[in-house]
Amino acid sequence: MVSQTRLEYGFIGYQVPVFPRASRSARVRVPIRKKSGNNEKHAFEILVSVAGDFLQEGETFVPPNCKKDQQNACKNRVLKEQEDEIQSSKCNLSDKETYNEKTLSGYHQIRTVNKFSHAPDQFNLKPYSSLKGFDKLANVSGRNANHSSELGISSLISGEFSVGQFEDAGAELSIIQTVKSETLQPTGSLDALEMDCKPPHYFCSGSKTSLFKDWTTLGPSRRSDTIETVSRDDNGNYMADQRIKNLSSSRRWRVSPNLNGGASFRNDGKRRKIFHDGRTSYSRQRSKRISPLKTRDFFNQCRFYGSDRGFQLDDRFNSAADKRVDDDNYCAAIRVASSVASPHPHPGSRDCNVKLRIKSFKVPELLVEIPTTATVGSLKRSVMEAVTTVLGDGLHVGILLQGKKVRDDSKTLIQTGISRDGKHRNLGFMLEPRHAQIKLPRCLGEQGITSHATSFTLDPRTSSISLDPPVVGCINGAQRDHHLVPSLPNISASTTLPNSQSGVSVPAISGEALAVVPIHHRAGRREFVQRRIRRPFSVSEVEALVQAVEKLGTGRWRDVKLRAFDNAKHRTYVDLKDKWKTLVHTARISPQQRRGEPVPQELLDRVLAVHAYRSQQQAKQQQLKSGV
DNA sequence: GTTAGGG
DNA sequence: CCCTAAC
Repeated sequence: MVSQTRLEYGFIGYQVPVFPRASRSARVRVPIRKKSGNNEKHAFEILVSVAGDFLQEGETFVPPNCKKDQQNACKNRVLKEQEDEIQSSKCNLSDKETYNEKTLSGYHQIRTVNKFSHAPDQFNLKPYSSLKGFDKLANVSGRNANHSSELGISSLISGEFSVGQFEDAGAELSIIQTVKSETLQPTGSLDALEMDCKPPHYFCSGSKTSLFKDWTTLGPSRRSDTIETVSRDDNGNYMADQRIKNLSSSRRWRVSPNLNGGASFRNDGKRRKIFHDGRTSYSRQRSKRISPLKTRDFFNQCRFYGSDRGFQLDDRFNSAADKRVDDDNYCAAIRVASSVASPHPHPGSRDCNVKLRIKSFKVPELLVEIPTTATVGSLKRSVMEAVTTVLGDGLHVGILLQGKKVRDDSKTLIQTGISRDGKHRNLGFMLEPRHAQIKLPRCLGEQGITSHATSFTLDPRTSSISLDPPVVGCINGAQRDHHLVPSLPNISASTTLPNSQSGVSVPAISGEALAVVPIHHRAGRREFVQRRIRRPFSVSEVEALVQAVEKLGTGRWRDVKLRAFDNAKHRTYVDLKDKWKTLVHTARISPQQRRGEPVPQELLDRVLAVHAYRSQQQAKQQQLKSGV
């Protein structure tokens, strides 16, 4: 076995020039093999390389504790690569200044050209050695320290970049954004939800050239009240600072190892597992290789994963930007329209730059349907569940140009038409579920904007929440109600034994309009399947189940499914079996111990009766077998 | 693919 | 609701 040494470097919390509220942080972990004598050097080079990718114009990375010769070696290498890049680059360097003025003060400096109207400071990225988690990341951010600690969920989702699998030259490097988190716990009522991921880089693979493709950072929860995006087309370099509109703010979620946060955030081992291991869950992002530049040796195979997501969601319907309430169905929708103001040319910017101001993001449509008898708390939990489900797959930003989605990420802004002055009123941004590429039916795709929207519905009877793939059909409360279980005939409370041939119609649960869990992940890319959304059985469903079991008995769950739940796609026969199990348990415990929507005692009595009968039959069978 | 049962 | 042995 080759012993492994893990060198860890990091740089955290440096301020971004131009956008005072933004902060970035990153962690670089460089596992190397001890056998190589050049380990330190290699690790160092990697670090510098990665740091270079983090840097932006006017920023300098001062490496930690490096020896002179290492510095020089690395510096020479960097210089040479930069020269090579310049020479081999065919990326239309109209802005030659950027390269010409590049100096290497300190150690590694990227683009010292100051193209901003006010001179940015030089920011040294300081290394840190103790990588004890995101607390550190969250706290150290210079002037942002105060609001960083405020960020609540932001800390939770704070990203971590690590470099792994380095095996000498030629080995593959990858940066994977992981999510470090404990579990969620609401510190109070959920009025605002915000998320923040760390550096949203689309790295240039292996190149020293910073290719910030996109960069999204949420501002402090209370202070930001607009979304701002400033983008620069910098000969292929593009960076953006986005602050999400703070639709409302009050209490927010925070990280907590303890859990009491309601049904959807129970201390469930699976859930924890998902949250704990970012690599295995939703934080895994697809890699994006956008560098047109030539790269060399081990940098060649660098693969960088990373992206950012951030959004804020307001569950106070009344204050949402666009509110719609359907009185009949108690259905409310949160919708945030997207709009982009006309560009304001940056004073010091060149013609090729475009500055965008995003007033708001369009978020995936959230359709909530809940009975008036439901508690506010359950509504909040449901919304949280829905949001969590969306986030479980991550979000990415969609671009809409004149109502049409811009899908080709490789196009430049000019090619796309974004850079043209005065055309930005038709530019829209939206947050999309990353994996749940759900297409809405025509009827919901108004203005062509919601073509990728996601709607969540709450079962009006159960308050369960679900993600509706719109392929299923146009979903709205009014329509859905037609799918409700037909009212049951009034069966006497007396025990109806399974073999009784009552001529009553069998209630069937129709659920095709109800949700289907978002399992529309990219084929083969999903390492860990999302746990299905919990959907408590409604009384109607319980009734249907009981009646079917009365008819068919236990042990024929497939038939029960076919008989009573054939149209409820989200109820498997295993679900029905499990529900029966819990029903039996529920019927046995005292009403005080029962939770959830109360099941009428009449139904529970029938459950017990059927169960007793079946148990009796089973016992007789056993006796016969053992007796003979 | 179903069933049964533990987690 | 998940997992999986057993069929």
